[in-house]
Amino acid sequence: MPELPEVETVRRGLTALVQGAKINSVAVPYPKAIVSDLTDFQTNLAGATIDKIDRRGKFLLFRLSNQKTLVSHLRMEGQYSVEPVGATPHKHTEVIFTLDDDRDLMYNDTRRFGRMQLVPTGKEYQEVSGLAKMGPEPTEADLDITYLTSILAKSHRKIKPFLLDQSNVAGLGNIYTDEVLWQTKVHPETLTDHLSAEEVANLRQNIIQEINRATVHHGTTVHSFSNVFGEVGQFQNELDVYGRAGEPCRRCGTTLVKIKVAQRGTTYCPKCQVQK
DNA sequence: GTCAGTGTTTAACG
DNA sequence: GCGTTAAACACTGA
Repeated sequence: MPELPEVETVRRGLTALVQGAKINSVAVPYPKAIVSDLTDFQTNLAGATIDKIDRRGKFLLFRLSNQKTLVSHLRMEGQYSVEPVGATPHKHTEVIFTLDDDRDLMYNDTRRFGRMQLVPTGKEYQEVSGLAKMGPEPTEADLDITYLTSILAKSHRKIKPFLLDQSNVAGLGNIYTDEVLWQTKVHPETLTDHLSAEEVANLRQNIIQEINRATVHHGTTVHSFSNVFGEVGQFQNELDVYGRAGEPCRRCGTTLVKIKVAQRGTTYCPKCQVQK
């Protein structure tokens, strides 16, 4: 379900619905979803209040009143929803947080890839490997042009897997990477050290703008994504390449082509995006 | 029945 | 260490 704009959309919904709520108890129908010690997880969450919900890259960070942070990654299809207390769990409900105010916060995950863990607040960047290595957020303030130029130049790999690697830039996934490369007119298999200074500058701008636009549209729904309110995103209507293989390029009319790059389906325009 | 899939991690190999 | 490829995770839907 989620790349950064979708996770941010979920974060905002969760903030509106459960910030300030107190957790009474936690049931875990699918224990594999919990990476940290299960007993510790349940014991420490009981009685804690959700003070705030942060996001870093594609991770959600529930800040709790007891100096602990619940780190949650939705992977492909994780979803949160809020139901009246005692609501019948879904077939793929993995964790149920019963709140003090007669509501249940449910975590559902059809594909069962999502994971969560409880860590001491402040230690999340050491204890969660994905967070420890996380690159800068794709924002004007954090994604420094000098940094981006430097890591692109010293890397010797294809631009697509480079952008999917969260340690380089946080938050991009398969959809937005294809979109951004099309906008920048760069072939997905172009080697990172072959990009011109102008292309790097454009790439940076397009990354920042695309993530922003998608967030404003509440994310992209292509398979199952919905926010905490059960609403789908709107950005799927704005996509130029993802899911459009066989259709004409919106810039030049050439038929878009789909290939595999680093094991991921990749759609691009063979005329606009020529490999150098 | 087969295959692809919004993500990440790990192993094997050059 | 760097990079690539394949596989694994688990399940749904085309």
